[in-house]
Amino acid sequence: MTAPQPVFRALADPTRREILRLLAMRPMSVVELAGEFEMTRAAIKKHLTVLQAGGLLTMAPVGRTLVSTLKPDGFQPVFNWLEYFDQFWDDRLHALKTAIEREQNDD
Amino acid sequence: MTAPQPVFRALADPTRREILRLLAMRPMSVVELAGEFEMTRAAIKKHLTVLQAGGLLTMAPVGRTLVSTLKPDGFQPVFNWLEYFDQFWDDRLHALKTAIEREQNDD
DNA sequence: CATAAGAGATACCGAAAGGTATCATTACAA
DNA sequence: TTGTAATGATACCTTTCGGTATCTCTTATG
Repeated sequence: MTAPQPVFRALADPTRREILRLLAMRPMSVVELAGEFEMTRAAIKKHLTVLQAGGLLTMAPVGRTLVSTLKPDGFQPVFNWLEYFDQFWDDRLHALKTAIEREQNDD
Repeated sequence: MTAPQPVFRALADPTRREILRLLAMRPMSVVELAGEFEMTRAAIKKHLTVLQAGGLLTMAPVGRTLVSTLKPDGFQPVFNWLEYFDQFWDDRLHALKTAIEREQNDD
């Protein structure tokens, strides 16, 4: 079970959430991403580092560009944490969720 | 559609997430909550204010105590935002997420 | 009423976060 | 090879955040 703090911290900033939405369309370089915001490449790079620490993307050099790719598995700790609040969602849902959890434990 | 920023910000702090877990058991007063942490009542109160701004709890005076109660609907903007990433999730996780959204939309 | 417990409000502090500027380094392309 | 585009790294600035201290106000309870 991954610690949830890095991913929650990564999601707390609106610029970072927007970066994730852009990366959902396709992998992008730092300069490409910076073109979508009114801030410097250095600032974008910092955000990417935080997102990487949160496990939400991977960065790989391609030639002289650094390409960031969304890592959807990174959202898993968020769902795991939210599951604690099962009790507030109704019985049908609870049954479904415990079934899902059982499946995942079988992996 | 509620803006997601307040709730994401509220979830970014580990103390606040722990407060939510405690409130999931039962409503609690500020002093009661403060007893669970190594910090002053004023600090706890600040966290509660942030959580309230995020729509995750309600605060109501009961006599001379202020009782905080979990507001599970507050998680909905999180799910709404996460929905954008549907395309990347495997079927089991997708089933879990859409089920939660369906339940909450039925309210 | 007197007193203590719970909370509101304000000011303040230190650390972390968001962002810019600058310079060095690397890789492609003409 | 020479220039330029992209990244790396560092230092610095400003704002926000987490937290404490202090004082006041209100409300139970003796």
